[in-house]
Amino acid sequence: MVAARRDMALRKIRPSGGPEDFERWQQRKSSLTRESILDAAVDSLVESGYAGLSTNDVARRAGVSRGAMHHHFPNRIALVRGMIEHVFYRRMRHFLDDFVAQLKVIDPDDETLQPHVIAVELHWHSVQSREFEAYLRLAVAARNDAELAEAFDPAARRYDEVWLEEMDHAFPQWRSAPELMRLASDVTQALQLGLLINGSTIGEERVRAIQDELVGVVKRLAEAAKR
Amino acid sequence: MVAARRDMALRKIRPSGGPEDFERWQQRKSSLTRESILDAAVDSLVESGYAGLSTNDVARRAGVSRGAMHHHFPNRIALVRGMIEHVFYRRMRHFLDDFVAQLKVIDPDDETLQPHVIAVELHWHSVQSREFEAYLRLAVAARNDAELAEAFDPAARRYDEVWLEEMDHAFPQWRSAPELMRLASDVTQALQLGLLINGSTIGEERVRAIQDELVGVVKRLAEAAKR
DNA sequence: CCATTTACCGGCAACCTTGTCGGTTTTCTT
DNA sequence: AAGAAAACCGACAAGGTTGCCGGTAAATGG
Repeated sequence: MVAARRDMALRKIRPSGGPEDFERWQQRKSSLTRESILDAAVDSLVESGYAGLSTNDVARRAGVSRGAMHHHFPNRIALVRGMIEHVFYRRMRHFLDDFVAQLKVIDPDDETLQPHVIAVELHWHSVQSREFEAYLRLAVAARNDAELAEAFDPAARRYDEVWLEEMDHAFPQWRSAPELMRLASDVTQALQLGLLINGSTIGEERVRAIQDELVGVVKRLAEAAKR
Repeated sequence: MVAARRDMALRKIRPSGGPEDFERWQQRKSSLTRESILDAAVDSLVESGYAGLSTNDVARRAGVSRGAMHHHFPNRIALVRGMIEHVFYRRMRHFLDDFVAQLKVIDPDDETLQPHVIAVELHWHSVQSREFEAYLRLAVAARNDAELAEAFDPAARRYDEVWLEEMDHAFPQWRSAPELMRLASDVTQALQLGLLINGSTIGEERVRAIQDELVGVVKRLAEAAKR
């Protein structure tokens, strides 16, 4: 039932028309190549950056002709729009899957492994995923591309809303002080995003010290929320 | 004399061959167009992203022929290498200029405006500059471009070294606990980098709350360093 | 003042990308 | 089984990008 609720939440940002929505073979197959194109697009995005993303390359990677590609996505921007939905959905799913899996395993009496500490760990893990890498490219490119921003910004806000609902549900103890939980979440996301980029420069040791400090901050906020 | 010391520090990362290094007109003029090309390259980078950066566009912006461009930078990667030095130098200069200017103005008795709090404010300001925007594009692109990374990573490490020396000099009170100062600096940089990217999604109010939390963290670290 | 070095110019070839479109194969419908 | 519809294919034109190179103008220095 936990999984059921998660699926319900995910539906809010899930792009309609996934393969599982169809019974008939044609639509199912169509939807399948659509997904394979989007996957290929993410790969191409991560490797070449947003400006370097070429529909040609995407078709090649997906093992699909340029014609078929055009059938599903009439032009580049349509592909990008599809990719945005795809990336946000996968990113959220990735994290939530890991999270519910971990919650089942941990010992509730272990003080060092409180749920919010777990969440910080898992978020760091999710930040290092391919989906997040794609998100990063999109977010950075959207800063100076009006056309991209037009599609990206609303999707990002929708993602944020769903995310906060999920956090609210996952941490009922914080419910008395939602602004503190939001702060903890915001700090975690911003800090780990920055860490992802700066990490290779400053080295592992310093990364770990920063992570420890972050855990400390989140713990303090959790304490403050209890009162 | 503060400025003199700053210049000395800057020299460590300053690209040699700036216009002020030459007396003869020809070399001086040459160096001037070189700089204008690099400036144009930064603009192009910020607007089009790393992959979209075209030497054509750069020449157009700089008001220079493609031939002249080729004379200064034989190919694209040479231009990029020049740009990296340029960006790091300007970024550091931007921050240090602001910092020494502010230190002159503040009231040493004002508790709310301790130097490290000022530094956090100013760093946030510097993060929103054009130079940092360029740094961001380069850092993100370098994650999946070996050729770029080869030029970018060493420059980033050199920058980090000089940065830490500068901080050590600016905050002698922290000298007893250099690892705490480094931590404060790292947290500030990572958090504000993430904030720059996420800011447009989460809105001003939450950004401010995060900044306040950051100031709190830095203050606590400063306290801890005193003992 | 003349030779040489330096800065700068603009066109060319090879390549890649995007969007478009006529035509073919596969699946669905009746 | 036959017609309709959806999925898919490959080629083409227009335009942009890169690297290269022969040639010109200006500055330097002997």
